[in-house]
Amino acid sequence: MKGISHPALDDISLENVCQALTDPVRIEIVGRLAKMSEATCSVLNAGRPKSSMSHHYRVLRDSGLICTRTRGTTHFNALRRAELDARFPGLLDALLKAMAVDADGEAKYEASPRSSTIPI
Amino acid sequence: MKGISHPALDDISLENVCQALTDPVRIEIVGRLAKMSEATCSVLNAGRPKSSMSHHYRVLRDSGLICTRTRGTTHFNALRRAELDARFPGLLDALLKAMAVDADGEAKYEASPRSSTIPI
DNA sequence: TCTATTGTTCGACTACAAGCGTACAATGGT
DNA sequence: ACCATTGTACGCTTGTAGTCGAACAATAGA
Repeated sequence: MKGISHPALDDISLENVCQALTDPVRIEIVGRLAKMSEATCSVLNAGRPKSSMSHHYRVLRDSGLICTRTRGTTHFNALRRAELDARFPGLLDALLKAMAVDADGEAKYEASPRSSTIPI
Repeated sequence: MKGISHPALDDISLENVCQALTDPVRIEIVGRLAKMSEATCSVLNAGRPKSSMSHHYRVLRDSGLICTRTRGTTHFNALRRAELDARFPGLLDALLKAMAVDADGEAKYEASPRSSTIPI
């Protein structure tokens, strides 16, 4: 594990933040981090290939959305809440709320076995 | 000019909204619409090729960020403020504020002749 | 109806991003 | 020192997005 670098506050751009949230996998990571405050990569990987996930962490780091603390060989990821809020006030909160809304909408189609469990 | 369709509220996804704001040209369009409430394509084109811009309007429309009213052969574009706020409360405002912040940051390097006009 | 204007659609090219296997690096434990 | 674990870096393939010229569609006006 070589250089894990994070952009400075002023180098965080809206364009990059949006770019980072373009992918459902990364949206999921951010959404989960919002509830866990800190999590290792392996916890978030959910069985997906390491190299793919490592790519997503990098995109999220480069965008300024998350920071990674290294402890031994394991990496702890967390949202850069306070910093992001300093740079773009209110944005992260609005994004997190939007993620919750969006997840609700999709849940209607995936879960909710009601229609099949109540035949007559 | 054929079918100009807009997604329903529930079909607007955070992923698509972010995707739409991935491009600086589209960020600029949204930022300008925030101040103008309505504008024709030709006004926003700023001399760029029509076909390229038409593509950007389509992405913005499909994402749910803007709607297009057709009047004769000219198209009037506007932000879907109220609807977006109903779907993702606070998100659009936060995004618009973020655009302003981001634009400021870049302006420091492009405009602002102060450092060169106040030598001593 | 003929023409100018306003945008969209199509097609081709280019650039970038995702996915993933493999190799590598860094650390902890024995 | 050796090995297992954790994650990154590299290289490749594939898919998708941006760019733009050229052709087309729709409308207003003469």
